[in-house]
Amino acid sequence: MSTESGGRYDPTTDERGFLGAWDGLVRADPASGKTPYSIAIPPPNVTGALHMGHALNNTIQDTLIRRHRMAGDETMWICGTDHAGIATQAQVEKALAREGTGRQELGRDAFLERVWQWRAEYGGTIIGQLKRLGCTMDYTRERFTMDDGYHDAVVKVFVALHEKGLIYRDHYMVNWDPGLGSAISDLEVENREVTDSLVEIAYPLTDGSGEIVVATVRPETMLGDTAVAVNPGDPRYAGMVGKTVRLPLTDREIPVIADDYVAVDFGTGALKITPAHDQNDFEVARRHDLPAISVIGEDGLMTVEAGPAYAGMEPLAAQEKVKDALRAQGLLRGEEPYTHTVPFSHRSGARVEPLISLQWFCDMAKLAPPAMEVVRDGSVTFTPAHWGDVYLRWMEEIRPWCISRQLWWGHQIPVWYRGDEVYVGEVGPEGDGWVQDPDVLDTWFSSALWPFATLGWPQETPELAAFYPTNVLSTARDIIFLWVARMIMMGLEFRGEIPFSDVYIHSVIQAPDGRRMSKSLGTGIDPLELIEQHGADALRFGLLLMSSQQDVRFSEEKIRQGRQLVTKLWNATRLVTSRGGAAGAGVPEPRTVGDRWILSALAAAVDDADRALAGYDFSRYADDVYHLVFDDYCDWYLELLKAEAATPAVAGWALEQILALVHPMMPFVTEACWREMPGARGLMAVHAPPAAGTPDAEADGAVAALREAVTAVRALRNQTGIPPREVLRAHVTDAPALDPVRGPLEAIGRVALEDRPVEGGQVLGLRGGSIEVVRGADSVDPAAERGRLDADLAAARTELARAQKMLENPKFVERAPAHLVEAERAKVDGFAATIADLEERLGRLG
RNA sequence: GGGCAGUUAGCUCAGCGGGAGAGCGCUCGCCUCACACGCGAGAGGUCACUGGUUCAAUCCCAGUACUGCCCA
Repeated sequence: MSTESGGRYDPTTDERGFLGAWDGLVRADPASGKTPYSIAIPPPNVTGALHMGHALNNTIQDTLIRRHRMAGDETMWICGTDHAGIATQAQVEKALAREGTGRQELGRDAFLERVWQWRAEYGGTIIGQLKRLGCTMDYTRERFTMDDGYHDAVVKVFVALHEKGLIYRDHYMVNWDPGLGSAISDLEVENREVTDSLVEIAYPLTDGSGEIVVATVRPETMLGDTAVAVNPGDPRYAGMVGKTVRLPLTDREIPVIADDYVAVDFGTGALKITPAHDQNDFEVARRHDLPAISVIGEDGLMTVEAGPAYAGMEPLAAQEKVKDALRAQGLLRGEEPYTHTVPFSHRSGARVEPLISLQWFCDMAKLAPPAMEVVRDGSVTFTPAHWGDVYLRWMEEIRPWCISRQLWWGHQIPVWYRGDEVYVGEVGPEGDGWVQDPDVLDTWFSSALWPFATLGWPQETPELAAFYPTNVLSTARDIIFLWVARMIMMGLEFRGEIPFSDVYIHSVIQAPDGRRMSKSLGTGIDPLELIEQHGADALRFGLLLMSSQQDVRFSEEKIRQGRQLVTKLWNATRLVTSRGGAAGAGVPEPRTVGDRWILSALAAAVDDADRALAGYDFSRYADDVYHLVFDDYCDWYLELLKAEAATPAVAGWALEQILALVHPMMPFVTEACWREMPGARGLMAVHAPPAAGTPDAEADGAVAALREAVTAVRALRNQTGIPPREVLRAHVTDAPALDPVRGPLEAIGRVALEDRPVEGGQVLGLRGGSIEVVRGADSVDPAAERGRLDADLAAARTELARAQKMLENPKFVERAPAHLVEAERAKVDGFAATIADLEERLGRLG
């Protein structure tokens, strides 16, 4: 198939033609005996659509996979999707609501049936989008975290950890999401600043000796208070510790206790303790063996424990009623606005209600130590490195993980109850009357097993043997705790091996204005639209170029830059092939100094790009490629080719290497160009990586001198208004570096070189020697010429003074490395000569 | 409150001990036989501020001021 004709390559139509071309390459063969290279994709939510983060992350992974595939490794890019319990259940519930029904009306089995239907219909969307991006993942082994085999892994892990005592069920303070009707983990909570009112309430001492005033933002929870706490060192309350107070609005007496947790300078220095509804109070209560009274239930409403006057009310309404009642009794002492941070659910957006609930927990503190050790000893390395420190700091203070969720979509907890009997097992118990725990596991519990469960574990499959541990995990920093840490812990616990040796944390791409890119804020930019406009190659290039060690703002200019590179490669290919350049010929013999130079430049660029890729420095790789193609190959080497100062065989060979270098990043256009080259066989996707070529300092020097001389002549044309194509008479003085490139200098600089100085010429200084050009005897404007020479003279004098000043400093001469001192001395000589020459010319101008 | 990043050309970002870089934008000139999604030449920075270390600091150290993120 022949692509677009003319100078324009149209990626938006042409790329689609390649989508099937790579299908035969993606399936990994565990028995090939080749060096394995494997990556497990961070599984996108099955409900998801491709966003910019996916586009960047998967471009990175595809770039690595393609590069290793070209190098002959057996590449395995494990792909699939995550069942995303909360998000998926919410999507289906939304659909049901539109139909005027709901999950409770349907019942659990019918509801799950609907979810599976939904998944069958929409679940393949994002994988298709990744394919459009050019990703060569192993689609033949696509996994889903709710697959039967995956389920086996999840229940096996649950049961094994339960047997070791690392998973247990307990009444404990959890983050209750009233919007979701489920517990959520600490990591799914987002703290936000909120202005509430801080009220002061007086609690009368039972013995009538006075009162204690406490401050609170949640007055309605006072109905569940079981103590008042003060700091043991607080003289104001020293005599009250050990007494009791009468809890207003109730008939209970509660003790006054002393605890270091209480801050003397906050509020009144006295704290009401509500163990059932505050994490800190919960811990104080445990230290002092206090009871907990739940006055807010899992339905988000006040409970019967709150008393008949409040039971069933919304907490906010109860709050007003409590305040009114206290005011009536003269016990409400103050109320003022108060700004503090309050937990909200990351998922539903509801304000989290801390309450005591019976949930399943995983004891992470026992799993953490080996997972910390592998990072400390370098078995697992983070890039950028500081994320390793972030990981370790979090792991040091790791807390129990609440793994049960009150949802229906997910892996149902493999525990059954019959009366007081409890059965935990991979399959249900024999006998009648058993009821399975209705809750499901946190989605991240199953995600934590991804690197080995996708490879068939708990079966000992050939895939598992060949491709575990994986080589690198590429992801964003926001799931280091949620996912990366847990994978390392689970990998070590169940495979006895790390799940991956490298963790690459890529940039977060923000909206162009610096805000978070999000659909709800309206700041999202759809990568698929960019693919429609500019092509997938351009998007991939732009994303890699803008990626960084830190967060970056999205800039469409970088995508356009990618598009320009696509066009450039296409046109370079047209030129080279039209001049007889071909593929597959092996390293050609360089015939000209230009040939030698491009091989040398290619060697340097390939070496640099290779090192950048090995160090996950993708923007450096993209930048290297861009400058090699534009600045070296197209601007200079192809001009040399057109000037017949380079040979088509070398041009073809160099282009082939460039295509191989660029292919991992821009797979479509490189295949298209490759197909245009005579002699090309097979796909660029399985071409060998670029051969390095040979460094050649002499050729580098000659072309550098050529570029300097041509640029000087062009600048003179611009300054003096000489048309670009007018051929000028010229003479070179004392510039032996230009000897091998006299022909190209004439062709590209549009000058005619003469053996003797040209009459009335304008002299352009070069690093070595000078070039003198003349347009015609009458064309030199003495005033303009004097201005130009004056400017050059001033610049040279500044530089001379700088170097002289350094050399006059004895400490510099003594302590700086000798070669630097020598370099400064050489500069002094050079600038002095330049100045003398310029002065002499100015003198002759009169 | 604790911690971690960042502050370099109009914009987005590289560089990180020895004469300030890229892309875009801007100015000027070119439809030069691959490419106007192009080619050529330019303008434009007390490298946030204050101290310190050093022969030498945009770069290292300390502090200040903003900005962002994470954890409480």
